[in-house]
Amino acid sequence: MKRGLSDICYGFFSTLANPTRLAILEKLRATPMNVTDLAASLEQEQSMVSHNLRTLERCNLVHSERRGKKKVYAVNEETVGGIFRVVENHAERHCPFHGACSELK
Amino acid sequence: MKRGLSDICYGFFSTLANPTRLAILEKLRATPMNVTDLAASLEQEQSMVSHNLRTLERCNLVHSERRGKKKVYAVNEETVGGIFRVVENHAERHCPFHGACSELK
DNA sequence: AATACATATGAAAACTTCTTCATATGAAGA
DNA sequence: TCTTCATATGAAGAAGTTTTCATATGTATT
Repeated sequence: MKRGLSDICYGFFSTLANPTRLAILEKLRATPMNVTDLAASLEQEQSMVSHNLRTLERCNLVHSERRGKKKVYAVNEETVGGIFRVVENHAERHCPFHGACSELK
Repeated sequence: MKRGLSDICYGFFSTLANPTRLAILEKLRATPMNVTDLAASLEQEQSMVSHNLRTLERCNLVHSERRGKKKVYAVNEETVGGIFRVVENHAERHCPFHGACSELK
């Protein structure tokens, strides 16, 4: 069963199309962290952050390493940085008022 | 009201996180087309394709030009190509079986 | 092996987004 | 201006995703 690039992209973009997960990526880009600290830092439930980290990890947008009791998550900077760079550049050119994509008609 | 990159990205990725819209981008990348032809080519309803084109256009991922009765849509290749390139590269490295992002645990 | 800290999971409710249907609007030629 | 081809739109049901709650599992220290 052959899959086009579109199919491959779908899971990838779905993973990124969520405010919580984007906030997680933003935090982790600055500092790798474990779930509990991340949850505190985002003021969200531990359980919710855990669910969303799983989604991100499944897609290899983050990876984790156990350190004793804690499990430290870090971003895959090559992909995440690369994609954010494209979006940033696009926004500069096309979304002067920031957020044009989500604006109502 | 300041918005982080995350906020800006959200609308953008939401727009891309849809199989119909990804299929539209794939078709339009190959050949610019009007709604009716696109709908026929995708075997989808004209109305549905139109709705989805609006979403893509709002985000400047495609743009349109009227030619008589028809309105021809084309992709913003700089952004779309750029982002697909990052995903393609990511998939090669991290999703050997294509579609790992969407796989169940 | 008991306790405390840390993380993960399943299932259902709450919420969002998509698709469809019916119809309206637009453009051009007779 | 009537007709035909082309495109857009609103609203509501259908489908999908996220969050929450309660609890289970994992890890290390005593």
